[in-house]
Amino acid sequence: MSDPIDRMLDAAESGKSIIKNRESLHYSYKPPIILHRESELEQVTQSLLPILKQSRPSNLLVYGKPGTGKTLVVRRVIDKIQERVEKSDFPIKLIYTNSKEETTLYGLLVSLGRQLGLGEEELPNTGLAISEVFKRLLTKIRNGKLNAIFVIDEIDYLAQLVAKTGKDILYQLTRANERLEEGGSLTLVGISNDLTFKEKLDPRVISSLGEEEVVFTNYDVEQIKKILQERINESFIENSVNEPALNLIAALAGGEHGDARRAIDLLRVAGELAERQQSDKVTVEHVREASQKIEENKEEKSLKSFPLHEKLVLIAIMKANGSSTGEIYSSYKNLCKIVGKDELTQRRITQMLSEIELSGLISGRLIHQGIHGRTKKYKLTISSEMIKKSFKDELTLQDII
DNA sequence: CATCCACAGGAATATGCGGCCC
DNA sequence: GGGCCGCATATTCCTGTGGATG
Repeated sequence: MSDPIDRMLDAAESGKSIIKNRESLHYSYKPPIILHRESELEQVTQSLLPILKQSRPSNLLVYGKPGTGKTLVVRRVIDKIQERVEKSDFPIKLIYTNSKEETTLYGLLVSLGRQLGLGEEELPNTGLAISEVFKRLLTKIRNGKLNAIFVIDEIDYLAQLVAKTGKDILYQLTRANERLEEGGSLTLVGISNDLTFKEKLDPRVISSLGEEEVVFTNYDVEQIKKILQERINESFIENSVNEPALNLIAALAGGEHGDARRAIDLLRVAGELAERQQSDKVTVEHVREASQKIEENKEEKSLKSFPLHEKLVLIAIMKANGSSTGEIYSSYKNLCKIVGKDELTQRRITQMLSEIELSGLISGRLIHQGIHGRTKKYKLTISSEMIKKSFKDELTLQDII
């Protein structure tokens, strides 16, 4: 019986591993593996085709849940067009931004401007009014007679930002062509996760942005299996993922939302686990373990992101497991005293408890105890070890867990 | 069968904070 | 850089609830 560490080191040295291409186990692997979206690829290409003939394509709106390949498809079409364009001398500019990567509307417009080729002296990083930035973008397009396509990913997020400020930038973007008579054009491609997001928009924006729509439906289990199979061929040495394991991944990821990204994450984690255990096959057990691990990571992440008082409440629930609001509250007050923080009112704590319940980390049950009144009893749906593990790095909480 | 417990949870209001506009 | 607005958090005050209990 050899030392497991030796075995691992031996394996690492010999370079033997069931995973042959680690890169391809990430969802947004390049070059992208086509995710069974032929008809959507075609639709997107069709919509953008006019630009190759120097005329303006329709604005385009792309919908779909996360992990349905929206972004991958759009990027692929854009890359292809870009290739064609580079061989010719059409003044076409394809620009991609993700709303979530920019915190403000200003930042987003500046990022668009940079990609258009506006330098810092023409477009400073701060100090301009939004309308001024916008004007400069248009001027650039007009002067260069550019045909620009702006791809805005997570456009629903941008729409939220815009709604807050009351600016109608989206409207202006969609109607920019009317201000560009003399030269150039601007086409908008919006990508949205939220299928209901359109309803929140100004109807004028909808009519111009939604000139064409492509809807990405969720993958079903069979499709996910095919996608996984392709990735497996690419990334594992032959016959190292057995059939039941593959089925289980597809069932786990497909059963929920048809999210290919999750399926591939699951495959990767299961593969890594199998590799670590020196197994020459990914089995159902590895998949189970991987699924659990991903679940736990999510729990830990969400636990860590709670504000201090929510954390205190969670610890209070842990200390008085399965107990009523009143008991949790006095336990919480004790904790506050120990860590030297002002306690919040019971009303706020009841509110917090129902907020935490929504996140699924605890579950509550209303019970009537006759003369002993009405209360709600809460208990953890996760293990108390999980809480301890997640909070142990926090200085204020160290004494009480 | 009225009473009354121990809270749930709604409404109005206060406080604090970050972004934006001059 | 001060004033303002919108939003999230927190407090105060309140009404409602269902069944054990006397």
